[in-house]
Amino acid sequence: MPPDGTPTTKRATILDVAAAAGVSRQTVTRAMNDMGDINAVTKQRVLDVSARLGYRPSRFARSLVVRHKTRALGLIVASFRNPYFTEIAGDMLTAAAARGWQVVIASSESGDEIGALRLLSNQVDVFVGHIALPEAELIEIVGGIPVVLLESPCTLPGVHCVEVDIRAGMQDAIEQLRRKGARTIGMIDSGYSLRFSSTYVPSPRRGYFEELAGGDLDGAIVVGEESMAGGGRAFTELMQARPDIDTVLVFNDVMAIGAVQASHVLGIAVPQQVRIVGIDGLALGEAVTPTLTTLSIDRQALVSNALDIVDELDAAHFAKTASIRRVTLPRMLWRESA
Amino acid sequence: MPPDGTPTTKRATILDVAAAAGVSRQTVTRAMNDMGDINAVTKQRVLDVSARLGYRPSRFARSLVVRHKTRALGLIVASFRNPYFTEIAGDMLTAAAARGWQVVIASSESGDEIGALRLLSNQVDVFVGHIALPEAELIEIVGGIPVVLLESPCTLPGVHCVEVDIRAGMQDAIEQLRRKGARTIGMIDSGYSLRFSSTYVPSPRRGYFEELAGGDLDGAIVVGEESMAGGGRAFTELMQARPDIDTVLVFNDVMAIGAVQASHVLGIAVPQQVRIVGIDGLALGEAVTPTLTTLSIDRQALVSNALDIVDELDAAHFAKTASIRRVTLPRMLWRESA
DNA sequence: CTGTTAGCGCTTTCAT
DNA sequence: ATGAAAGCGCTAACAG
Repeated sequence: MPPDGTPTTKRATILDVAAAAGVSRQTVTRAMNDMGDINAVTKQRVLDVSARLGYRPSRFARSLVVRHKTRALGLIVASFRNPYFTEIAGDMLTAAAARGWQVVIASSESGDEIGALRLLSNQVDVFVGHIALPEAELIEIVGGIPVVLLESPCTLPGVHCVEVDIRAGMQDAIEQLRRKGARTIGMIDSGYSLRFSSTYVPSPRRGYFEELAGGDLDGAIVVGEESMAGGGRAFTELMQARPDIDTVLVFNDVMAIGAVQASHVLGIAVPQQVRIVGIDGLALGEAVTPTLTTLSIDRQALVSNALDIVDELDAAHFAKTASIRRVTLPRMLWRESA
Repeated sequence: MPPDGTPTTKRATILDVAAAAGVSRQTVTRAMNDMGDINAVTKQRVLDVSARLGYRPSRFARSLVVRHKTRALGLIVASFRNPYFTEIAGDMLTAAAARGWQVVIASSESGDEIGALRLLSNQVDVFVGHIALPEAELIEIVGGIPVVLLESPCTLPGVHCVEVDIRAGMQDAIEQLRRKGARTIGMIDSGYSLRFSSTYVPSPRRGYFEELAGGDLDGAIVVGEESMAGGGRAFTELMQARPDIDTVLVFNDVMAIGAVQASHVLGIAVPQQVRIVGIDGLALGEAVTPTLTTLSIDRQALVSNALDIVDELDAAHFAKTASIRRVTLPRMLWRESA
């Protein structure tokens, strides 16, 4: 018996059960899988022995021999703290199951995106998700397993993507806001990158804003932590730096909700004094007062496009092929805050 | 060639690559797995051939031979629309990964809880999650795989649980509310069961309320859909039926947030006219005005208790053992709504 | 450096 | 109704 607390018994195999029950391994298989062609008494005896030994068939051995019926999809969820991502995960789970896929979910939230990918890379047939890594590095890590990126561009073979044309959406949003009287527009960006290193990497959304907003952008962009509270703090900061701003575009809905909350504290009337617009289209936007106007991303379309690509790859046995690209368009969801 | 659209090629195996590259299978393994002891030129040739053939090592065969290093946990998530459950999923993913578990997530949301369990039952070593099925039926379905129930009692061998003593929490809540002046308390229950059948099954929380609340309960309990909007409608209904109520206990935070929203529309001052109290302790409760007072459940404790049980089961090779039970206590989180 | 020999634990033939 | 043989596709251990 080992000195430490590890169990003394090894996991029972089908052979152990067969021996203990005095039958062949096939008989054990028959009993375990309700297969018929087996005497009821024998079956019961086998079942008893198997229970006594705590026998559980190895899922690996079974999968190996039962012709690749289970196709597995590795879903990388950016965050479990933002409903936007969990709703996508939920939709993906439902839709993937309907198409006969088993989904293994991993989160890149802990920061160990690489570890998660590497771990799963010999457990799944394909990856799907919001992955921040550069394509080349990604390919390296997953070791040739195809990847379908969500909301990210793709160029290299083996990496495919469903893009969302946020730039077009923001252009549309800004135009409509101007038509409604917006004069000076500011932005709150996510300081997501700051969680993993000390250098802030401006988001593409900020890039589009700088390109499209026009006007004096000095001090009009503030970076905040990607949370409700972070959005609130950023809004406060922005209003102090640029009291002349009458419209604020926020990186995402969660942060925008925080901004709306902060507006109460600051005594700023929304949308009369300042308009607030989020990005994502969360149902949660209905929870705040006033309800949140937002540039809504169609999650269902995102998911079904991604799974279309996955099925296409599956048909090709996941051989490495040139990038498959799909693009979807966000659209404004006007509620009360703008 | 087959008449339908199925691919004509079968998935390439290591032997195909070996033959095409003119080497042994072992050399292919070495190339694919970066193992050293291989000529750089040979390696490159193998890699090229493998890419050309679209070869992907079978994860089943590999797992079979690489000694059961991966232990898999099947997490059943009740809903991806309620942050309470997704936060637990996130915590579980992080904590399980830290303990060397791989997590496969399935949702019981679609209503096909049974299908999900059955599908995963030969893919995982243990189940954890919010599962509504009766224990006996559950055991039947999972075919002997141990289960750790979250927030549910357990009695049968093979089924274990981490309970949350909601009754004690509600008792405490009601006492404190009375001390703060609550006279007439009403409740909003979840009509969750209505989604799957036409019969409403009162939740245990309702049972505790009826037992503990006291006073005239006629019309003081309303059933609503388990969503923000549902909570809002239920609150409206409750206020119409029983305008004398000064305190409302809500089934969960999501519904309670809806109730707070509805109070604005109804012109009811919270907490001055009516106090609103949720259950769960979501960060989201900070998003509404006034912020939501709630009976908070410690998710971290729930998760770590569950994983303790899982590790214990693992040490016993998942043999069927008597129920292991843990109990945690919720506690009041006083914010502004009560 | 490369190839050969053994399995991993299970389910499928196919006999008996 | 049961058992014997034959792999599934891969990697570990040992040869050469």
